Amino acid sequence: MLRLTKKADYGLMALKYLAEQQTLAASIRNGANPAQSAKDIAEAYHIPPQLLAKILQTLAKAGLLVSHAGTNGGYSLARSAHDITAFEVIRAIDGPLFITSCITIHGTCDLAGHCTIKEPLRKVNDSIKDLLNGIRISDLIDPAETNPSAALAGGLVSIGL
Amino acid sequence: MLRLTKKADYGLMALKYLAEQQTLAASIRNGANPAQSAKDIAEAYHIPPQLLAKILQTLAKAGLLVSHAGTNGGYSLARSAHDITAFEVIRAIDGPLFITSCITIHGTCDLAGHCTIKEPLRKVNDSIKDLLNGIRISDLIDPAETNPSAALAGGLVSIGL
DNA sequence: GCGAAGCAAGACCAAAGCGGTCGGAGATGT
DNA sequence: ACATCTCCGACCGCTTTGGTCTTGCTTCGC
Ligand code: FES
Ligand code: FES
Repeated sequence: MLRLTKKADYGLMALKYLAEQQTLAASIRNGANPAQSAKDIAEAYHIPPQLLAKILQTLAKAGLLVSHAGTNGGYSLARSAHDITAFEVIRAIDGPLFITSCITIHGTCDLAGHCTIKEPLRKVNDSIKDLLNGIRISDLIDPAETNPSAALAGGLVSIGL
Repeated sequence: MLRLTKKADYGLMALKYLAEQQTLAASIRNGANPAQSAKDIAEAYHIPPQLLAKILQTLAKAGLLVSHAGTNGGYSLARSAHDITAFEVIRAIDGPLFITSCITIHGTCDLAGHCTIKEPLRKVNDSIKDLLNGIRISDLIDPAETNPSAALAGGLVSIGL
């Protein structure tokens, strides 16, 4: 259930890595972000390099990363790490799929007429979306600074159906 | 992302249907629950009968339903509709899978050592689990009687997909 | 007791999605 | 201009999913 694809997992890892490198370069050195290459990130996490490359491509196309080709090229964050949510990353990689399996690109599924649980599930969907929206890349780096607005801290989250 | 399988969708529909029939039979008639057959439920929602049958079998094996064979047999809820959560249904059908793709039966995935986002994702996982645990199938029948606790902070942000 | 209605359990199959790989195109620094 | 480095798009096999079929068993109505 609710399986988050490995690609999205890798993507989040890569984003976190880039954010770390960026803040580290901004504080210690004064140079601009050094545009980590896909291969570097892949080796840092021991994941298939070419697969990560494709993920980064997707992320770049989605506007979350900027790519720089050529020697010493690579990727760097398009926005601040504090300004990118986990939801954006996941949606960029896994597409706009949602839990109800009815919400497809073609609009309604063939059961739309007699499906009785569509609305409640949509609410659940929205809640999960909000949950993910409350998580920023910067939160992944330092778990202590999680923002208190998202009830991520282990509290029971209730939704009104 | 986070795709809820169609089987679980069907399962929830069936559970809701059974709950409706059960409460209806308890209030109007005085007879016991009439044990709806799989075919009846399938026809009510226009879903493949044999597929639903297999889903109901799984649900019965999980202890959420009780089956009664023979003529005029069928399925009925094992517990009160107020006492079955959506999480149980989903887990019974789709298995104990979880979002992080690392949490497998074999314990840790091969990236466990150098994966940095495992913990944050686990918290998200728990939050979703709590979210689903807060939904009972009685809530699906009458949306008005939902428990009125705090919705997620930070309003519903809708993104055009 | 007999047959029909219904569940139970398995094998089986096609389609889709996912994870992973390959070779080429393009930019960059020298 | 060249060598090289990196991005980029196409490709491919595997697993999962959704769905069907067959067979056997259990119970009830008659
Ligand atoms: S399955 Fe499509 S609306 Fe519920
Ligand atoms: S991918 Fe397995 S621990 Fe993160």
